Amino acid sequence: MMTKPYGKSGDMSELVSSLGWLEEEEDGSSQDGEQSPEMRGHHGLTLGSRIHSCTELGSEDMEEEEEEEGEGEGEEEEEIGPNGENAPKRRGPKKKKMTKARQERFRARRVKANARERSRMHGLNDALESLRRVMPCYSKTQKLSKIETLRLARNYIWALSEVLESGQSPESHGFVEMLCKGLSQPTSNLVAGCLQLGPSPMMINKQEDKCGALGVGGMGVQAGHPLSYPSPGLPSPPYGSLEASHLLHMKGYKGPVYDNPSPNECSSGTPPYDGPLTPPLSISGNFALKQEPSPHDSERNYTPHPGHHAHYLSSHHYPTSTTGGLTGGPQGHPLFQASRYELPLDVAFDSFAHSHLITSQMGTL
DNA sequence: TAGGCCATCTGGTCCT
DNA sequence: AGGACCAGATGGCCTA
Repeated sequence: MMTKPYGKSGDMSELVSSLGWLEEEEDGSSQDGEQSPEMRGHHGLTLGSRIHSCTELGSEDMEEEEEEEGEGEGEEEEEIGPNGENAPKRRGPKKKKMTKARQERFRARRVKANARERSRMHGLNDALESLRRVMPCYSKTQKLSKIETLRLARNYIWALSEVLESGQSPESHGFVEMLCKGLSQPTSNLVAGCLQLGPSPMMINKQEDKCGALGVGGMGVQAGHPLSYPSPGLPSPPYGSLEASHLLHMKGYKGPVYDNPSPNECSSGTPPYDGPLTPPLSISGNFALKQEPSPHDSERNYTPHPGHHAHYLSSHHYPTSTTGGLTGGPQGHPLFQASRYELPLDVAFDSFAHSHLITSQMGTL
């Protein structure tokens, strides 16, 4: 649990009022003036940040604000600590006066910075959402948390690499174990459920949930899923639509049913992150992989969710003319395109592009 | 109600 | 100087 050294706003009021900020900030017109609904009432946030800034940072801007506080009254007053004790006089150059213009400049700068930061975080979240969509399990209503998304992505890349390097079947239990490595129990259950491992009632619900969300009966994969094969003519960027048409080539498949180990084998409890896994990624390595090439792989009616990773592998290893763009290397991958054209943050996507690069190379062997 | 997750604000730092 | 990125702080929402 995150520590909250300053407590809630109630406690903050006393502290801050002693510093003279309360009146200024509590009037609702403080902050950006464009505060989102969620942020209304976040006095504690503002106040806490101010406290933090004042007591620890003492940047020029904050000094200016402090200075402004004293404006109109007797300058050079001794600073009063939160508990009323006298703080030592500040050394260094005399603070500049916080004129109205400076105050407004500071405010405007802060407003702009806040907006940029919001936008940046939205971009980050968008990228994360796109990443969720290419995970082996995806649900609009049961979203993976950020950290779980990243862990699962790491595991996924790792597992796929393992498949490529060792020839391990993506339908094997080991593959699922790799996917679940370090994930929380709920996420492990979700993944296992997606792969039809020991479906518990909860998993069944999840499956139904996903199907419902997608509007594709019995389909487990997401439209637009880069792991599904992009149909020729489908728009690439912007990536991430959930059009069911992206799945047409997959319809009707009765996917392989996996063995039925307990999903608990994936992980027990909610293990803390167990450190870097250093997946055995290798581009130049040995890609010997036992598989039966089939030009119809992309048309095999794989059930996307029950093992749609198998579909991904089988289809991506053998690009065909029907696969639209994949023969062109990773650049044809919608994920890659998304990272190139649309997403401001593409680290995760690069990982997938990298993974696709491997599979593309497989196709050339 | 505690804990997990999230969005947001904020100041510092680095880079262009 | 200004923007991007980062990490700390905070309150809200949700769930077990």
